[in-house]
Amino acid sequence: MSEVQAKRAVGRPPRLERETIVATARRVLEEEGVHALSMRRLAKEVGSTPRALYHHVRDKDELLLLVLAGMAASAPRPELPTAPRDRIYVIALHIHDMLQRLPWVVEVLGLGHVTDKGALWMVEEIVNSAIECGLAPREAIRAYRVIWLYIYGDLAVHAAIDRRASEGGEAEHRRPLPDMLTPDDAATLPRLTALGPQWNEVANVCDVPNGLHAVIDGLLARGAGA
Amino acid sequence: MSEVQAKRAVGRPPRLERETIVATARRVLEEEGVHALSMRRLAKEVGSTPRALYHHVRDKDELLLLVLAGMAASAPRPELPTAPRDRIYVIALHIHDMLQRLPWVVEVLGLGHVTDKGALWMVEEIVNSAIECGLAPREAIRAYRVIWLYIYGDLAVHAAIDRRASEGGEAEHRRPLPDMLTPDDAATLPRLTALGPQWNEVANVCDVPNGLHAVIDGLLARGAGA
DNA sequence: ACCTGAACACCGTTCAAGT
DNA sequence: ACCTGAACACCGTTCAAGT
Repeated sequence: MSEVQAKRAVGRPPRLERETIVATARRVLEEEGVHALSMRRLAKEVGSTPRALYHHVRDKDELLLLVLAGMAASAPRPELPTAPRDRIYVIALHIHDMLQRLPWVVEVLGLGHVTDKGALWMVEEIVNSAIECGLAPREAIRAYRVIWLYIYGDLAVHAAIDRRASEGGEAEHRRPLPDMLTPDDAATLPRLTALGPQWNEVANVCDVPNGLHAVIDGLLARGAGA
Repeated sequence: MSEVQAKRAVGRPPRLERETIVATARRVLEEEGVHALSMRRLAKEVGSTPRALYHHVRDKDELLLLVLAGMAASAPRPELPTAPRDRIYVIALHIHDMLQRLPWVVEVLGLGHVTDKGALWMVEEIVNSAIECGLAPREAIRAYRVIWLYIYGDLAVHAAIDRRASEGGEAEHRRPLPDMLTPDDAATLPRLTALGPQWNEVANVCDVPNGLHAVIDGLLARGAGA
């Protein structure tokens, strides 16, 4: 019957913690994606009001940044081969596979924030390995960037496709390229018309392992050849 | 003084045309980007009400699709070299440079819609050239995809950075990777710490021409070697 | 210091009428 | 058939108070 219990039946008054906000935001992101996370929704989720959140984070951007911080640290590190060329491949594929399982992270990264600092060891490792393979430091940085952009491109495109698939019901658009070809196009686009069925077959299989091999070989060959 | 002029001082009554809506939407996109285009804003821009727009387009997605249609047709085609390997490079770079000047197109593509049909000749050309270089049709499709994902990754990352730069005022975050390294990190990330100044130098220059050369070489070598 | 309720200036989309 | 005004169910963020 004290003034504390007058507010709630049990325990201490529920002072909102920054950590609670961030953890709840992460949960919503994991369960429903970035589109489901709004400040108002989050306020309800933690049993508070929108305004109260702004007492603990500057704005929504800072909140997303806080959610991202330390994500990489919680992921398991892969075993690394000793050959530097293989090390690049294994790390690159690891980055891809890890992020593919966490589509919301890609969506947040897509907003243009920095990378989580805990992920930098992978950058360090790739750049180091590239130098070990004979690339100049400058070329090694460039090589890392090409690899990252390829990975990011794949994740972004797949995220967009998945988003669309889960949202749109019937939707005539979003067809996988060759389905939009009419017989008329046989004249101007003979190859794509002929390839038609094979296209989807190839496009629906994840080609990143193969792609990475090719990209890495190309990058190392150019550096070493010079 | 006729009943026509009673509504407006000049000309015929302004029945809203689908074409007007799409053209106005394109103008807003070009001038202010995808974030500025809302159905309400667009309604004001064409001097009508939000509801009226839904008489001419199913929803916002269909509108964006219509804006995209025929974009590629209006772009100039580059002169193509005769050597197939060079043709791949020239087309790939052309795609990149074209889209870099039209950031709103990338933002719309990022929503997961189909590619503009008028752009398919470039896909056809790349796939054909790859086959001419000795790749099996399957490999040629894969090669095209790797090239596209690299280009798209570069455009998406740069679009995100630019968006952030134009929005956020001072914003402590959005620093270009090595600035976030403290002296403490020298132990765990020696190479990145040492590379510090060089990183920005390399990252701020567009490396896509170099990157494409490496990627294409890697893709063709793998196909031809098998 | 931390919280609430109400508000400001927006969204995409749809209902019920108007002509 | 095509349009309007008002509404529904949302946004991020901030003002003016409350304790």
